[in-house]
Amino acid sequence: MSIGARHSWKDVRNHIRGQILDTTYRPGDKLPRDEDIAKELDCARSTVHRAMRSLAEDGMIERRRKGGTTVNPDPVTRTTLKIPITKIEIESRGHEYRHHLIGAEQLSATPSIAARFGLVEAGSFLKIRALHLADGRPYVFEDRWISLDTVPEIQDVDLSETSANEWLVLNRPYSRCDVQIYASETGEDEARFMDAKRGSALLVLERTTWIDDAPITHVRAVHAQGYRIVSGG
Amino acid sequence: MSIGARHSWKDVRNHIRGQILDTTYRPGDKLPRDEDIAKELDCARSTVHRAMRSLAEDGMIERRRKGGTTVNPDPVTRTTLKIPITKIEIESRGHEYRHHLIGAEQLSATPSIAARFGLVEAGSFLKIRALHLADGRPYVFEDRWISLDTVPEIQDVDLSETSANEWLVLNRPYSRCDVQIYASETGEDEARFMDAKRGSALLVLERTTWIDDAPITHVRAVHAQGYRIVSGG
DNA sequence: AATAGCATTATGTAGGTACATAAAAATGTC
DNA sequence: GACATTTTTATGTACCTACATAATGCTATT
Repeated sequence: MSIGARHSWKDVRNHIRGQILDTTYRPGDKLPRDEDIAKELDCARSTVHRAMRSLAEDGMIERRRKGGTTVNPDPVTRTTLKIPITKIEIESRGHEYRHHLIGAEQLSATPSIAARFGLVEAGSFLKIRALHLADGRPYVFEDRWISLDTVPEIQDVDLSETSANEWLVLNRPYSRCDVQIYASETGEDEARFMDAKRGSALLVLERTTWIDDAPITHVRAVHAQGYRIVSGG
Repeated sequence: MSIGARHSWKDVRNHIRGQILDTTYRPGDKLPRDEDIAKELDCARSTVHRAMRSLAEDGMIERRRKGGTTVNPDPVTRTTLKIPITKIEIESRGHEYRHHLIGAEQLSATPSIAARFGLVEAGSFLKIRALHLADGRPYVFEDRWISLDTVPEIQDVDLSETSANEWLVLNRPYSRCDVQIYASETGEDEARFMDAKRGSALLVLERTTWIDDAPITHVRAVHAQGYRIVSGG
């Protein structure tokens, strides 16, 4: 196994992963201590530690102080989704991007929106409805709430010119983001704005973002028919 | 800024992240070298390195040897989805799990399935249709292809007893996984097996897994109406 | 001016030491 | 036995040194 001088943490990771994949260690089994693995593979403990952290991040193993390392007993498929700015997504597919502001009004948060943000009292929000178009065809219909307490500057932005999506992402990075994905039948609004016939299935992506517990924005983005989220793991 | 003895890599990460969030450094900007940051914050370069790797994994910065570190110029929302084994998901919600095998047959891969796996020639596959039930109600309808070349043992498994989903995940960990998510109108099969009225919107999750380029399985999992994927980032 | 080759440099990795921390295991107390 | 307390121990962090690696950018050569 260990030939000469190849003590790369990636080798160690592959070695351990191999043992899990070939069922030397099965889900729920306990792995040896880092130190023993290091001794066996003739490398430093820090190298094993690096490899183990990588496997733990992949969800393949679980580590607990003193408790040691175990092969994850309930394996989950972990996948990282990248959700780009709509404008960039459209343009990178070679389409012409356009954006249309349908309406904006100042409101206080509804109880359900406040709950989504985890707010005890409803703050002041800017509620926006907008449409993103690819080559003139509806691509995403968004329904957005922006916290005016956290992001007052948004009132000075011409949202018919720059999409709130783009402005926020470039000017107000978030520290936390919740995502929900579900399928929805075309409702009245979507049918009207998206040229979708009522009853067709649309993919909805809801995102809520905060900066240090302060709410930034909540969006419900309804995607055009046929849209797919793709993650190449 | 640097008070006494708190040189934790998490502090360093938060410090840098803070500077990005408050636009001290903007998308596209170059950050100082690790060594200079270390000197400024009075900690070791390895500590800065650890913090930077964390930020890079979050997609907040990009690092290149010799090129240095830059704030990611095209910000994307990154979120990690965890897709559990259906049985565990159902049971963890306090429902009773049941599983029903609708049919199984040995086939060679269709061109589209072969393409999904990146196969040049269609191999031999076991095609399964099955239903997962929560408290007796349809929860997920799955359409699955399992490679008999890679996983011949599946033929000895009683798939009316153990779901393929569960058996595979416990016995055949994968090294690569592709995921696609989309909304679909209820088709004939789904209407029949899932008690969904035709035309309602269902969430579909397709997964394809390999072990070292060898195909394991491809599933199209149609989820019951109202199903949501939730990721708490 | 173009190009091939080389020096420079910022990040990446490996190794080692010391200490921190959390949690299991052992022990003591009632 | 039940519960609180201490000990033990495996992982986690911090720091340092040395070297590897990959780009960049400079230099020499044509």
